[in-house]
Amino acid sequence: MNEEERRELADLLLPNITTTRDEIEARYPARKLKEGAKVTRFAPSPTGFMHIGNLESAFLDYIFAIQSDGYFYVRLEDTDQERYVEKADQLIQETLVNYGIMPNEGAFSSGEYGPYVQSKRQEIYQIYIKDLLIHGLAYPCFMSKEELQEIREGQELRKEAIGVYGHYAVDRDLSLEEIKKHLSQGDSYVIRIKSPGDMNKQVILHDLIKGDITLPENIIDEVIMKKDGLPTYHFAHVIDDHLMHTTVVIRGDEWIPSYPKHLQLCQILGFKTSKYAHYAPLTKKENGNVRKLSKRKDPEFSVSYYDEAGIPVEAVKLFLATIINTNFEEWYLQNSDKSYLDFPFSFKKMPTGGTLFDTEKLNNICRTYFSRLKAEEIYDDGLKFYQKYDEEFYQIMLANKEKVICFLDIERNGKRPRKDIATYKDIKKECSYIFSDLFYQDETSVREKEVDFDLLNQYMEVYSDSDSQDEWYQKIQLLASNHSYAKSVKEYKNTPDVYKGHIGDICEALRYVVTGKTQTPNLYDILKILGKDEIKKRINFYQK
RNA sequence: GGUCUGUUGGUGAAGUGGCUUAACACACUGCCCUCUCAAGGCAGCAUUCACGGAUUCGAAUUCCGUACAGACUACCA
Repeated sequence: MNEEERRELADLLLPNITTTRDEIEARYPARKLKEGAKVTRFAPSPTGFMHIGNLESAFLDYIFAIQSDGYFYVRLEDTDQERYVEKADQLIQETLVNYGIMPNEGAFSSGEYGPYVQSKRQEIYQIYIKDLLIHGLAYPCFMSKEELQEIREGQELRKEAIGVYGHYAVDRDLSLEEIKKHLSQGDSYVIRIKSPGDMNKQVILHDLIKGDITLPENIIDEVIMKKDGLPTYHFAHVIDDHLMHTTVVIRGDEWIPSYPKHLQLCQILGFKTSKYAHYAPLTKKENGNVRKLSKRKDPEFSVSYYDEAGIPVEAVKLFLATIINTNFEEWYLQNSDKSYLDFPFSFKKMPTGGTLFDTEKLNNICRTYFSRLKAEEIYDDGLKFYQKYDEEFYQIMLANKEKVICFLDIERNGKRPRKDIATYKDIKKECSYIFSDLFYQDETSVREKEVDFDLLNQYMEVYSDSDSQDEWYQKIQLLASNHSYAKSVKEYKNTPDVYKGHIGDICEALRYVVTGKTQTPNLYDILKILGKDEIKKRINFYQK
């Protein structure tokens, strides 16, 4: 085809496109950036739900943009209309807001580089496609699914590279007449790029996380526009990241193999390429095998899981931070008063293999997180959780604010804050026994142990709610010696035969009779919260 | 099948040629302490970095091969 024919073809295929490439380029001028500032983007597909990998990705984009004084924007990649799920974009937005990962611009706010939704950028993509058509760098391909399938099977059989390239690209040099004939028959078509690639050549990806990776040059005439007129991911992201002046593309490492395609598209289009940072997927160990976290098998894959499980967003972020840079954990231990944003995150410190998603670690981070909060803060946040997920307990908390805070405050302020709370759910679990209604209903409490009731009843005769902690302890000590229990564990250990048990045994008995649990914070404080009458009632209740 | 990536203790991992007798955290075990449990403190927990070879005075760190695992190989992203 000569130039005139190519123009005719371009007008035939895209008659409505009249804007030129130069005009569109002028609409997206370069950003004014400080030295070293990064422009990143979170580019999810609205296909239903946010998973933890999405969140990690957004978190990375956010961190690196904010720490370099750059820009972080959100772009919705919705070019696959079949997978589009109603309201998925809303969910993405809510999650970002919930986690405080706020973009500077994008689909949920505004910005000068929009629209930030790919389906609304169809004209832009087609402007570039028309330009490629005019320059003979792309062509319409009329091959049917069956034909493509046949080619692939042949290639598999002969162990050749799979795809449309070389002599398999039969429509590459169709004449204008032949194309017109197809069109007049109403044949559907896609637009493919004319790959100038050489199978024997290699390209190097200078990955910010993984270092240099050598890959074979792309030889495939990749589809850039689908039959519905929308671009493929490969084409759309290259155009968008160019026009939106993205400096670093942060994405999952499943994209590494297609990097040569992206590089080639950039070269054909004459774009300067962004830098790339490919991070390793989150994995899970199962039966000794490592695998990617999956939607169907792993509830913790979905971000909503953390909300429902009562895991605070801050704890999830701290967890992600330790996954992103493992030296973060050590730093945070020494700088717990600082924000995670004060930590110098780096691409080079990111794990290159798969990262195991360790829920035990998360649990530990949660405990530490809660141990650093004030009782009032836990109360307020917990209240919000129960309002959403447990109306009954929400009402109880609301009606007993002081009591709950008083309970949460036990052993909280000091060098060794307690670590019994890992999730908002644990608030109920740990403090239900301070409420009579919940205590007597609770079927999980320990009520099988043998208890010396004489001793407990005698203790109640001397117990007073106004005792100081020392007085309280002295009374128990006295009780212990009167009943041949050792006054201290040490004493008991020295001569165990002399005693029935030691003071700890008495405390323990008292603990589970009164709370139904074997582990609680400071017993003295709990007894005080309950009050003498209630303690007596519970001892009687247990006795029966 | 092809291309690329990875493989360090019970777990997550640090580590890119000598300061590593392999950091740190979690888990586990023991001891101590405190009014019990928990928490906390202390100690223990890989003579060794998948395996085999090579380079080097010296390798977990570089190279080659083997094994295993993962990702990709769509008109999905």
